[in-house]
Amino acid sequence: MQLSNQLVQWYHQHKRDLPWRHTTNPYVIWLSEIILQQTRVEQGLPYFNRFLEKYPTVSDFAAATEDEVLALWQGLGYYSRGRNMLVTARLVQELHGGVFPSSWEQLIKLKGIGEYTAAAIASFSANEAKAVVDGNVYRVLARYFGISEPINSTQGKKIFQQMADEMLDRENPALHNQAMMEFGAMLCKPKNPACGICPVREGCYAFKHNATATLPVKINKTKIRERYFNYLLIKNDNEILMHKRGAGDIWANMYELPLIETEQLMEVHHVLETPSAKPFIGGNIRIKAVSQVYKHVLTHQRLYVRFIELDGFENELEQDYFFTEVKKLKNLALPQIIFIFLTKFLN
DNA sequence: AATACGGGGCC
DNA sequence: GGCCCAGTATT
Repeated sequence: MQLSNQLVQWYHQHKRDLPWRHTTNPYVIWLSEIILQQTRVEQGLPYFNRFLEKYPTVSDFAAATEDEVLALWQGLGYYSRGRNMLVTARLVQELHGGVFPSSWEQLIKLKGIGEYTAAAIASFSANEAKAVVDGNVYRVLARYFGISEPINSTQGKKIFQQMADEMLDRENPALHNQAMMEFGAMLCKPKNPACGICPVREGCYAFKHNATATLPVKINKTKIRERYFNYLLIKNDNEILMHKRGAGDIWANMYELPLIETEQLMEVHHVLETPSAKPFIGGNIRIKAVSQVYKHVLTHQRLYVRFIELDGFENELEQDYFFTEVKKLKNLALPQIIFIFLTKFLN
């Protein structure tokens, strides 16, 4: 029996009951697929429910503000997904009158939808014969067929996409795609795959050659940059000074405390003597408290983050700085490190 | 072709 | 500490 059929059979018996598997509404599928990009099901699930409740249709989504979407996205990471969703929702509202497209060709034109997501939405919502290739599919194919071509090389991506296309069950693309991914996520896991109970191990290269630990192959280790963030806590009664970040760096368009970034870890009073601290010092400013240094790890950056509480601020506010009531902070999309600290500090 | 972009879970 | 997760956009 073909691998595809075996996995579909396995899928029927072992699939998880996930909300987006009960619909063929392309808008709902889209919501789930964007949220699940580079994100585990367990982490994305509550976000999916919140988004669907707040924006039941793409027209509702299109009417949202970016602040609102980002605040709802808070904590999920890769925030460009949220920003791109709003762009796409508005485009669908304008171009398609609020009818979310379900063909691969229309989908691929939309912001935030790449080859994988277009194939997922098209197959799940309209049963279009497009094979999905995500991290799960790479792993299953590499192990089963013993492909050592790197999955993230240009050549490798082409090979795997081609293999996936060839083995696609063209009668049942939606089922086939779901089965491939679910199998990869639940059984053919990155670490400790459950080969002991695997229904296709007899035909599996990696099982036969004891190579599950070395397949798939991936190149390009990410380089990590270290940064030093000194955040200023400036609070008057029930208001706190906040800053809206711009584009071109992490956390684009999100909200943070006034930030002084330094080249290295230095004493607090030296931090306050740097030129970028100028807008916040002077007058009767004094240091009230200093937090520990938190290490916050991102994909390409290691942040060393410290919070400096100041007293006696009386300067003019520059562009993108504003005081906000503490009670209204929940309306602002905060990076996780800011959210965690403020939650602790303000309670 | 390489790099940027979050946060969390697992080993 | 390193790897990976229902990847995409940008350089």
